[in-house]
Amino acid sequence: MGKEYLGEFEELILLMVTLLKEEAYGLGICEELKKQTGRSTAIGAVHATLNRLENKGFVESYLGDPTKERGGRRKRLYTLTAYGREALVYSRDIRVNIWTQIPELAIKIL
Amino acid sequence: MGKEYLGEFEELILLMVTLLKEEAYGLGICEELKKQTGRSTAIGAVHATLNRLENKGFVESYLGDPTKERGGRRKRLYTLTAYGREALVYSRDIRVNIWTQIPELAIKIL
DNA sequence: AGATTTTATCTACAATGTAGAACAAATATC
DNA sequence: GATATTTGTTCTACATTGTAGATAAAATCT
Repeated sequence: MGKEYLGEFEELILLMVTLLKEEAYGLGICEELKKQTGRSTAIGAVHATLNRLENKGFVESYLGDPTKERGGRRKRLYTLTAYGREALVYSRDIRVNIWTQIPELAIKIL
Repeated sequence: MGKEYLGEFEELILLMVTLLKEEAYGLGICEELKKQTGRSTAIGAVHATLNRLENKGFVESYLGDPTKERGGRRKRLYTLTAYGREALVYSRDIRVNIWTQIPELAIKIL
């Protein structure tokens, strides 16, 4: 693990990218975030965060092909890198480990 | 739940306060954080964050009595408020719920 | 009283969180 | 084939959090 930590929002965005797999792009992520957390965010916030995540090597992106749907600009699709996955696992492990020591927050693990 | 989210570091500090119970004060939290996460932070960072958490109502503080140990200034002791506990539980639930949908991150829960 | 210890407070700056406006690239329609 | 419409990204700016170091304050020891 590097010395870099994921910010709160960064982590959420990274989780949405992971969840959406092949369909992870700005607007879609924004909607999924709303669906998963109830949290409304401006699209600009999502893109700014995606850029930062890419600069730090947590995700990679490429331009998708135009879809047949109606019109509109091409999507920029994001995928998790190995480093990104590592960061998510690391963050999860730290939390689970701490929660375990706090009865009120502990999760029963098999 | 309010509209406020815990930042990444804020959440960690709040967890340390919860963990340390009656012995939660700046330096101690700093050490516990190191112990729990391996992360070294300047004491100023911890205090700044504690102040913000207090302003937002996640913790409360009071000055402790002088200890007999050697000398030194009195500790400012922090305790979690009901609102703080709520925020921790909320944050945990959101994450666990998302992880569950990602095979690679899922935790087996009883 | 002065030295030493423990700890908090203050001040600043960097990184992350957040929003909205401007812009670009598709398709549809006439 | 020009223009309206749709979908989506990029740009710019500012607020909030993250982070550090220096300074100051209270306590005990000698």
